[in-house]
Amino acid sequence: MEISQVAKKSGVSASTLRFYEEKGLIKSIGRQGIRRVFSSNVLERLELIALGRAAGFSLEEIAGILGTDAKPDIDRDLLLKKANELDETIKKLEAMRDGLHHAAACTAPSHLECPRFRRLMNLAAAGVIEGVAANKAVK
Amino acid sequence: MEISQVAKKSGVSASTLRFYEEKGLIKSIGRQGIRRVFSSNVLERLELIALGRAAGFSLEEIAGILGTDAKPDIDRDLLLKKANELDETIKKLEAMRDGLHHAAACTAPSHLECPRFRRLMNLAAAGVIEGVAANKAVK
DNA sequence: CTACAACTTCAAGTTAACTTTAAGTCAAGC
DNA sequence: GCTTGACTTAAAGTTAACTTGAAGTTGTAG
Repeated sequence: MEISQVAKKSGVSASTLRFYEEKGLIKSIGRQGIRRVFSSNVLERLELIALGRAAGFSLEEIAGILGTDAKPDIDRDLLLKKANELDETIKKLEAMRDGLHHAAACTAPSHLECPRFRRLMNLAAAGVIEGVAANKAVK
Repeated sequence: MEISQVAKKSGVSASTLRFYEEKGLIKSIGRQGIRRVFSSNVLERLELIALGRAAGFSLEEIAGILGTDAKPDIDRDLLLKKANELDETIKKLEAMRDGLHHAAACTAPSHLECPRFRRLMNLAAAGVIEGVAANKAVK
């Protein structure tokens, strides 16, 4: 397949595909003239990359996990570790969500006078709740 | 208070405080010679900023929400909107976490042969699950 | 055979939220 | 009166994950 075919089928832009190749995340199986040729396996690989990104892995981490081989053997311990990290994140986000919900409903004249809102503020200031790039569009 | 006092009490570095001032997120009440002087109100303001960051707002959004006045009146609808966005994010992360847990426990010879893992992969590739900057250190 | 769309490389630009560096100011202690 | 350390500004650097631009190449349709 040509790069535009891969782009169309995967939803990943051609420039990103070149970028991923440069980073060692994917490989082309050769060239026809100057043009890259990809095997359809790359589509599966791209799905794995998307999965990793969605799970919060950086591209570098993904490169490490997937390795160079065609049949990636994904480390189960790593998956578990990431699942647990996600769980931590989820708990913090739930606390934040609940705090926001309360703050929105709270009848205190000012949020600054609402004890619950203040508690939330303090948690955030103390760095207990980690920042989250919420709703970052994936396009 | 001098900038180093604020830095110490808030845990926000002096360079970040100057940066925040430049962005209009905080204000100094004047100067003693060339040095900034802050009122202790800035500590509360910084906590609000931390809260906003933790909830996933950008600095620009926070600047808009907090406004210029001393007593910020936070838009309840906006809080609710953000709470709902967080809820969406949480749901996606839960799906991802469960998928990872399953993948870690799954006995299929390769993840690529596990139907559940494949379903997860497809979701991720389809952009259903948004990327999350998980465990981004806040320090 | 020629035009052209689609590819190529390499470098530079983008965004957010800061941090770092260089060069200078200034109050206080010795 | 001089050194020191904490401050100041302005500009440049950082990181991730791409995108964009410029300049060149090529398979193919007409």
